Amino acid sequence: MLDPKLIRETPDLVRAAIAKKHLTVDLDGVLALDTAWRNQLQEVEQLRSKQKAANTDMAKLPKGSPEFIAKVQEMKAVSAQVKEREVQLKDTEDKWKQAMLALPNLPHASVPEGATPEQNVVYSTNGDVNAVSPAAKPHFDIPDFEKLFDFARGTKVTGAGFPFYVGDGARIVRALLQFFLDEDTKAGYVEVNPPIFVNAASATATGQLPDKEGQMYETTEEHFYAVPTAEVPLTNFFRDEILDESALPVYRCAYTPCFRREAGSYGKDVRGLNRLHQFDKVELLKWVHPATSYDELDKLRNDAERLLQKLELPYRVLLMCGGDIGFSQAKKFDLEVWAAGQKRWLEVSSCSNFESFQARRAQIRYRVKETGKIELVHTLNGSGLAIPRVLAALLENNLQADGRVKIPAALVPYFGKEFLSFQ
RNA sequence: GGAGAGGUGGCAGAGUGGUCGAAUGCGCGUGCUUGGAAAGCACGUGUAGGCGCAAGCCUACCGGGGGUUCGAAUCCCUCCCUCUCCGCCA
Repeated sequence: MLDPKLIRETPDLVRAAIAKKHLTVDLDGVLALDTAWRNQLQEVEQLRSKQKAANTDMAKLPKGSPEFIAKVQEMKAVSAQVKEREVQLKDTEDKWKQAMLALPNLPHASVPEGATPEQNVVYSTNGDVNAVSPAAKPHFDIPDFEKLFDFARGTKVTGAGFPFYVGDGARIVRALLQFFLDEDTKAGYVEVNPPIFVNAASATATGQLPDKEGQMYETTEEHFYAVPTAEVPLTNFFRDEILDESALPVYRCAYTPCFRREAGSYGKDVRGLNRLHQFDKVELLKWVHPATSYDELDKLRNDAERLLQKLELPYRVLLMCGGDIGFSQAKKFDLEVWAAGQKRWLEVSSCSNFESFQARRAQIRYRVKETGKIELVHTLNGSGLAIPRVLAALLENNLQADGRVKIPAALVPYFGKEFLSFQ
């Protein structure tokens, strides 16, 4: 959520910033609701003030006295008026809140202009895309691929996009998870194992609701949502809390399975491990002092990049343009790994600064030590990393002529052997 | 799942219709005191919104929502949560 004062005082700046995201928003409608809300609020508060004053007087009067009875009669009218105006106020307030929640975060000045993914800026390229195995081929075309990654049975048991990982397939997933968590912990992130269902309040706080309703799996009885990313439970850890300034920054990491309905993306990149309804991911999360959040974003990105470097996977970093940045983000980098078989880049991490957008929704604040004032923190998150696409690149880039896959040196201690075999 | 008891400020804990944003204690802050500390004493100590240049004023909040009433922390309904006992179960 944006600061209401910002919208009131500098609507043109807000308008221009939203335009950079290539979203259309009825800001005048929001402003009109804001004005109406404030007017109605003042009316109601005046009436309530009258009620309170009368209440104080009446407490001093004898119960059955003529003055008392007269006062009751007088205040009945005020009471009816308050009730009527309160209904009106609540209606306006609800509409205003909905409108506010539907406003996207504003992009940072350093975010490049652009409307489409093609206009994202290649921020850096790392590793040699030609240094991969000459035997590389799309992972889903590797002979006996389905022995380790059993999509057919996953479809039978659940549905498309829910594969079984078998034997070395399961083992490599576990090795990657353990490797990522260990590396992230070394980098200062405290490991957390969060709930993988969240309530609507949590999903709203991080911006999944109302923007991405329908992208999450929802339980019918409790109306819980299966987490699309560990970001949701992790960020909400401190919801409605006030942290000590000295506690900042807080670094956390968490592994969870992630569940995404991917409604509307049928037919796009769906082969093999490229896009799944359930996948494993380690997420990095930071709660930081506002003054440091862009430095923290660079550090966060470096932490994610280092994982790819240690896995010896060629990758590039994209600085996302205004139109592709996302609803809640102020600035976002995507890390894309080179998949030599498919000959394409696969997104394996998204590192974002949300500034105070999530913190305002979630009411995550800190007390300024010097002044005692309470301010919103900035939140950041990034994958560190998403498993299936890293795995896809690993399988493709490291595929040997004999059909085995060479395990990067850093991962061997975790995987327990130097080659993954499809036999 | 069944039965019962509860949810009040940072914590503990009063308050069962009116002068209650809420006693008291603890904690915390500032000052006095002291060689220094402790104790003691004094004062202060929630969050949010609106209005205002400001000082400040007003309003809301006693788990959430709704209701009764001139008036609700207090009465009623409903939901959520916690605790105890029983049942079931990794």
